[in-house]
Amino acid sequence: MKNPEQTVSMPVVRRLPRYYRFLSDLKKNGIVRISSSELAARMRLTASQIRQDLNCFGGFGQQGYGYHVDQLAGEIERILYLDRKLPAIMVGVGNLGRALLGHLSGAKGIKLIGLFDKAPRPVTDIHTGLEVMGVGQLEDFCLENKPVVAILCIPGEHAQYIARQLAGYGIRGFWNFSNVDLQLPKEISVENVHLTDSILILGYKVNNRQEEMEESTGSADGEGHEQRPGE
Amino acid sequence: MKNPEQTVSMPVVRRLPRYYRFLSDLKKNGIVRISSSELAARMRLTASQIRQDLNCFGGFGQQGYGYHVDQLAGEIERILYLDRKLPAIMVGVGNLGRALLGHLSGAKGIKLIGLFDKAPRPVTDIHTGLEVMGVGQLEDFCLENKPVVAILCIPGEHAQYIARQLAGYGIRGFWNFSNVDLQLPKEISVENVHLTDSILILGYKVNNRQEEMEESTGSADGEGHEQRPGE
DNA sequence: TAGATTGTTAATCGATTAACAATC
DNA sequence: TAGATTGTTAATCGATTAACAATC
Repeated sequence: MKNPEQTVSMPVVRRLPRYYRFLSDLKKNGIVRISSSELAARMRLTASQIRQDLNCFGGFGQQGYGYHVDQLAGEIERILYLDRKLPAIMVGVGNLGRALLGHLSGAKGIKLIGLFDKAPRPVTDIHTGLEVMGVGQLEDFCLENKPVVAILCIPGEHAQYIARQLAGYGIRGFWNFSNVDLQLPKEISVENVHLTDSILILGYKVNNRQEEMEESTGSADGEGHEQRPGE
Repeated sequence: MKNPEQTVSMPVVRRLPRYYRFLSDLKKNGIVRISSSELAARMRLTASQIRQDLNCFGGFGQQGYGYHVDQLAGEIERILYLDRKLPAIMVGVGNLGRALLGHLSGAKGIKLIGLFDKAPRPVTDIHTGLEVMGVGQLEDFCLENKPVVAILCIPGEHAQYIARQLAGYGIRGFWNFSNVDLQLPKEISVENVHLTDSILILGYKVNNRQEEMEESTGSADGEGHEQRPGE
């Protein structure tokens, strides 16, 4: 690690999982060595950016050679702390929550240790083997089992209240699927998955691009012209 | 609209749904008027940024007064094209896909018109009233019904292939839940929801903050010290 | 050694913030 | 009118890209 003092910027951190995915893929394909420019071409980034990003954490390459795929993947695993598993609880086990359970069972870096819902059910989750407890049991459970991460799959109306509560019980990170922005002390981390925002952004991009194209093609052609993008 | 020519930057576009959420909330609370600085305080942004962002699309405020909440919300609705509904299909109706159906039934800007899965089921979706077709029917369906957006809830291994295919059938935007980066012609829009990346980022933030705190507090205190953030 | 490619510094670009004249 | 707050230009900040000396 190069500069253990200086904090790494969020844009860089957000690219790490993507690097990790691409490297894992290369590894799977038996590729042993890769240069920053080769990786850049595959990831549609610049070689400069890749070298800059990696050098926030250390000099993992070798001049004249490039990077060992396997070694670099290992370094990123370490940077992302994938050797540990953060104990996590899920609050809100509705359709979305249950869908996430499948994804989480194989996920690195995290381990589900408790499920909670307003309406507790004795139903044992097929993936985790956990049963769904009532939110009333949150405090006792947290104090005893010390989960660090909470996955919030509850409606926006309750999210802020529950989050505050959980922060008080020692939760330090929220994976927030509710459609609100949680207001929490700054030492608490939040990663939002704002599905509604996301689809609105896509809609904007699609509609907007359409408009642009109509402008540039002279627009006044009257009828719905198909476009079949090549490649 | 101020500068219909100049394209708006993505950071600005990505903030629009959030503005829309906050304004809808203010409206719901009966607040009629708001200044950029008041809104900035609520959203934890700078007043400058808000004024800059809005002015990409037009001068919606009034000097000495601020912004009409209701009117501004309406403008953003229009900017996001929420008066239209893009016809959309879902490909992959597993746990995650089904969970999204609930979210989409009330969503603005989009309307589901078809569901597809490798294993078609005659099961009619409770929200949409649509039944699940086989992927084999995609081409015919698209050519006939001209969906514009595809929601991809399929495993990464198939996503690239299906996406190319769909692009050929006229799909212009992808809401991509598969854990791969789709390579598509640049005129096609993609909005990724990379859940695995997202949880890794959260894990990094939590672990990293923990490390920082241990450094600053002198670290060598031995035992798991509780932290209960106030406020 | 010569060739390739990194690590790193410097230059550029773009986004955010500050400042203030315009104006309601 | 005086006060408030915008729209907009200028300054700052940060992130990306380019360049190149170091080095494998």
